[in-house]
Order: sequence, then structure tokens, then C-alpha cells
Amino acid sequence: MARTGRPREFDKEQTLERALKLFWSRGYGATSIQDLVDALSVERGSLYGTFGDKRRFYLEAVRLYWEVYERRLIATLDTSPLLPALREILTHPARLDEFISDVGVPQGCLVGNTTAELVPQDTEATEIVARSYSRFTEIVTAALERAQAAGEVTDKARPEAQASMLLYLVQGLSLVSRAGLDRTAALAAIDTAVDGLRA
Amino acid sequence: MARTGRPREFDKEQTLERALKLFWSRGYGATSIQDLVDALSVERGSLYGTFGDKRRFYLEAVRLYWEVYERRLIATLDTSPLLPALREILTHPARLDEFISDVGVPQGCLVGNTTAELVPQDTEATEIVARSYSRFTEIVTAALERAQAAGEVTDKARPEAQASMLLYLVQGLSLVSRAGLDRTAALAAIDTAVDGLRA
DNA sequence: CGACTTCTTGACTTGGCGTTCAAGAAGTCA
DNA sequence: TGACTTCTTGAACGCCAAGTCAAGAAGTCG
Repeated sequence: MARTGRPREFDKEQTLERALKLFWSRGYGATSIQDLVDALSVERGSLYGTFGDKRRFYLEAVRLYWEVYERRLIATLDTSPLLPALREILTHPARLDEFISDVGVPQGCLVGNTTAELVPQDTEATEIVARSYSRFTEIVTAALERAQAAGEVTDKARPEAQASMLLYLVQGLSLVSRAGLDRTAALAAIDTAVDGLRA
Repeated sequence: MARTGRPREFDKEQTLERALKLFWSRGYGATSIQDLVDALSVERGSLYGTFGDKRRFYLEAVRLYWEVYERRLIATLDTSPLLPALREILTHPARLDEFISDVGVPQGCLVGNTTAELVPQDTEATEIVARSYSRFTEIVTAALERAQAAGEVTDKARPEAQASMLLYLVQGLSLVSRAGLDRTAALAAIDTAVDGLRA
């Protein structure tokens, strides 16, 4: 058994990554299968055979996006002091941390984009998105608990509340940055928020 | 001259308002002309004759949305003390201020949704959205300047920075609330942010 | 009334989309 | 080698969207 037939001619993971970038920059609706065929150099039938229909393909890309993001989030927060790390997380989605914006990497957050485009109509998308937000809050809450215990972050508010606030800030930054933002004002806003957490 | 022909049988402003609600709840792409025809009880030809194509119709709805929002924003902030008003502005998009969510009124912010769906591809949408964000920041900045002068809000940060932070928070709340949010956590997050502004 | 203008109606055109499929190619295994 | 399985290719399908238009209806004005 496990009779293997003709081997796939393209790399599945790499293709998913490239599709992710396309979905990320154009959105779900505005990315047609033809766009994917052109950009990925994989024919329609092969895409359908490998990834299922467009919606499954997209949701798989969102899952991958979050998986990568979550890993980076955890790694970034695994430091002391915490506040500079939080600052980095906030500056990242709007690419405020880079002097020359990398045109190859899209702006914003794919989970946020998905929220705007597919939630709440699509229940599966809603689940993925809601889970991502929960995970973000959990991870940041844990980091804030440590930082409160270490006396770095104020304990005037509960870590959960602080983490939620940071979630809203990141998502707001990701979204607004699409319309282009004043770099200086945005950085000052982030500093204001982070300073508010200082003990 | 100004020969008037057959008068329009529907109310233009009211129809735009109803279209706005539909666009608001479903988004631009997911709202078809047929949906509008059904919901507004106005035939296709009449819609095209009155509002131009779908995109113009939508952008007009966004303009109206912002016009109404801006008026409310100014009215809400025209009080002292300011912090409770800011709190109201933050709780509003996610309908956290109402015990029973009004199913007739959609969640989130139409400007934010437009940002996610049409920006930056559509330059006209980008202009409208960017202008709305600027206006929000200007209005809130002016209010914060007064509140800083009155000693209600801390002057450790510039009003512009505080206003930008509030913009990101509102937009983040609007977006994340689509996926459903923990009421208590969200309110606590808002309080955390608002407390951070206190003098 | 009769000329003129504008609005209404809904069938129609056009185009692009997601999806399917049949025929052939490229492997594996006995 | 030949049976079998899986992948590749691109034409074809069906659908539904946005947008158009011609004929008629409902007003105004001289």
C-alpha cells in the first residue's frame, strides 16, 4: 500500500508561503486563482489538488501566518526588561522599526485583515481569528505577570487588561498603517502607551 | 430652463443611509448591487442613475458615515471632565456601552473596514480614510490640549501622541470586536488606557 | 394639448470568477 | 515490462457579478 504515484513538482510549503504573501498584500477577495497561478507558477488543477478550494487555501495561509507570528512573539517577549520588547512588537506591524520599508513584505497583520474581510460571516475564519487573539493575550499576559512581579511594570492594572490593550493597539496600528501614517506621531503614540505601563 | 422631468420616487438621502448600513454590515465586496436593489426597493437603473457605479455609491456612503461620526465625536468631547467622554468614544464601536446589542446597528467602524478592504489599492478610498484619521487626531488633540491645560490629563506626553494612541485603540477595538470579545476584559483594557492619561 | 426632460423598469450584455475534468506524463512496485 | 497511482495541464463549464439600454411613465412648461 501507500502506492506513491507521480511526485509533486513544486514544494508545497514554499508555495503556501508565497501564496500567503500574495493573500497578505491583496486580501482574500482581491486575489484570484489566476493571480495565484501566475505568481506561484503552479497550474490551477495542481493548486486545487493540493490545497483544496480557494477558501481552504486561504485559511491554511492564515494558520501558517499565525504560527510564525506566535513563535516570534514568544521569542521576542522572552527577555528582561520587557518594555523594549513590547515596544518592538508594537512598531513591527507598521514597519516603523525599519528605516527603509521592505516593499517585498506587506504591511499590517493578516489576522487583522481576515477579521475585517471574513469575520463574522465565515465561522471557520472567525474561530481561527478569535483563537489567535486569545493566544496573543495569553502570551502577553504571562510576560506582563513576570514583569509586574519584577517591579518593571505597574501593578495598578491587571496583566490581562494591559495585554488586551496592547492587542487593540497592535491591531489598530496594523490597520491604520495601511493608509500611511506619520512615523513620528506613531512612534510617540507607542511610547505614550508603553510609558503608561511603567512601574 | 432647468426643465424638470419626472421626479424621483425615492428619497435620495434616506436611500444612501440605508445603503450605508448594508455596506457597513457586509462590506464592499460582499454587498452586490442585487442586494442593494432588494434591500432598498430601488431598481438597478435608478441606483446607477442616482449614485453612479457601485464604487462611487460606496465611497459616498463612507463620506456620510464619517460626517455623522465626526459630528458626534465633537459633541461628545465638548465636555469637562474629558476622560469619561474618551471612555465613551472607546467603548462605542464595540457597543460595549450597551447592555443589549442593537442588532440593527452594525459593529465596528466603516472607515476601518474600508481601510482593510480597499486601502491602499484604491487611491480615492485611501484619501477619504486618511483624511478621516487626520480629522480624528486633530479633534482629539484639541480636546486633550484643553484637558492638559486644565490639569485633568497628564502632560508627560504630547497631546498629538495621546490622540494617535487613542485612534489606534478605537480602530483596534472596532476590528477585534468583530470576532467577539470578552466584555469585561475589553472594558478593563479601556480603563487601563484612560487611566494612563490621568494627571 | 404637445414638446421636452427626467426617472423607472427589468431584460440583456459582458466579463471574470471559482471550479471541474479528461487526457497525458511521471513516478513506484511486482 | 506493465499495472497502478498520483500529479500536470489547460480547455471548458456554469454562475453570478457589475453595468447598459430601450421603451414607457410621470412630471414641467409654453
